[in-house]
Amino acid sequence: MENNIKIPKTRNGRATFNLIVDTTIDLFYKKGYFKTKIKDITDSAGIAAGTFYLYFPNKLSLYKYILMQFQHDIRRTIAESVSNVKGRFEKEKEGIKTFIQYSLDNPHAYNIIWESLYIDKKLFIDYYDGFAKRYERGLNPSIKDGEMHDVDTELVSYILMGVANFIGLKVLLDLGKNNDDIDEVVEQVMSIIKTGIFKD
Amino acid sequence: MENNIKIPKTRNGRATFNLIVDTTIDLFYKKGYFKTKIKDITDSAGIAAGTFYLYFPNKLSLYKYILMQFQHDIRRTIAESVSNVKGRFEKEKEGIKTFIQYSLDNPHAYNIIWESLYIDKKLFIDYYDGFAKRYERGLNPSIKDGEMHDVDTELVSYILMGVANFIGLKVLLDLGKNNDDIDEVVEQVMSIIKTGIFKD
DNA sequence: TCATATTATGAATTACTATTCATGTTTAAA
DNA sequence: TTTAAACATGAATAGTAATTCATAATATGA
Repeated sequence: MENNIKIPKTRNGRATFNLIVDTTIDLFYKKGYFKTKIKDITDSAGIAAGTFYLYFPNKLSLYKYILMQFQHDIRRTIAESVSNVKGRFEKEKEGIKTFIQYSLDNPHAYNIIWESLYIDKKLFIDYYDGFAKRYERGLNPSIKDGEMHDVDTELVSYILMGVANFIGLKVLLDLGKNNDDIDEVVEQVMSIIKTGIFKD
Repeated sequence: MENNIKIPKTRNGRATFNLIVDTTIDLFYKKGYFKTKIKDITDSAGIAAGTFYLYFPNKLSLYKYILMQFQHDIRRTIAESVSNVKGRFEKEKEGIKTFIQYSLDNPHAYNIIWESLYIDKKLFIDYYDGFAKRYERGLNPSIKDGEMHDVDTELVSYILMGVANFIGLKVLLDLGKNNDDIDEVVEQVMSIIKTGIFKD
């Protein structure tokens, strides 16, 4: 299938391109990938149906583009936050916290990324497997140093993703309610990850 | 939209009904809800296209039926396993373990249930909110008794679902690899939930 | 064995959506 | 101010899939 995006060459073109992307993110979030029709996108963006095909050969290529944007964005966000912290282990904790915080701040992203499982399993696997491996690399030294329990790092990687997942879930369900105590939620989650649920 | 399922009245009718359901579960799991066409279902089941509409008015009603089946199944499974255990707190742990084990044993269910988020958000919310509340009821007394850290039980509920979620994810990605050490995985996960990841 | 309800068929119809393309407008550089 | 490239339009076309329905087979039980 055709997959190539046409990068616009003028200021106007770029504006239309970005309008399509932003509008689509909103629709994918609200209605999901499959229920979002090209017509919905062009109508919401206020452009003609044909204009869509000036930049994207089909819906899937646009989805992939959006997925990559999120991937870059979240990695950049984590890298930035971590760069301000001293100490390898502290960096690791900060990374986890930022990851969770990101899920909290960007339910759009969380929701759209997760749907890749139903759009193209390969996209999903690439996305999350990459993430898991990245965490594993960071966690292993912390165990060697005795800063962490001797847990299976692959499992922990997936647990962290599960936790971010649940956060996205919770934010989703809480939409409309009071969401002012975000820092508090992140703190609680970190504390649970740290010390566990049960006393021994 | 029409929503009523026609319950078959004869042995043959029931067989066809069940064939449709089982075939569909398999297809929803492999291809997802939206990519599964009615024609795919009837072809896979080896029945005529019209036969589908003898029992289900549309795909969504069938999906809802399947979702309910899973819901009942998992609740029954947990209730059963818990009934063999003495002590309220031990029961609670057994419930969590069974829940996780269930996700591990039934990636079909996990995958199909989760897709409800993209099919009809209301279905998703009802499903998981119900689960969260159920956990909360069980967890609160354990905190009062000092058997658990004083954590936000709503948060813990969602974490548990996130963890079950990640387990489903991991099983999904590992499909084809060696999955003999299932008990081992459940044990590890329980240990992490119990004592946390970091040492203090 | 007859009459009726139930189940099954699959071609035809209907509904919907993606995609194309002939035509027109805008932009920017020469 | 010309003109070629870029951008935009939306009606027309093409393709896919859901759903109906006239017809037929099968099962039940009186």
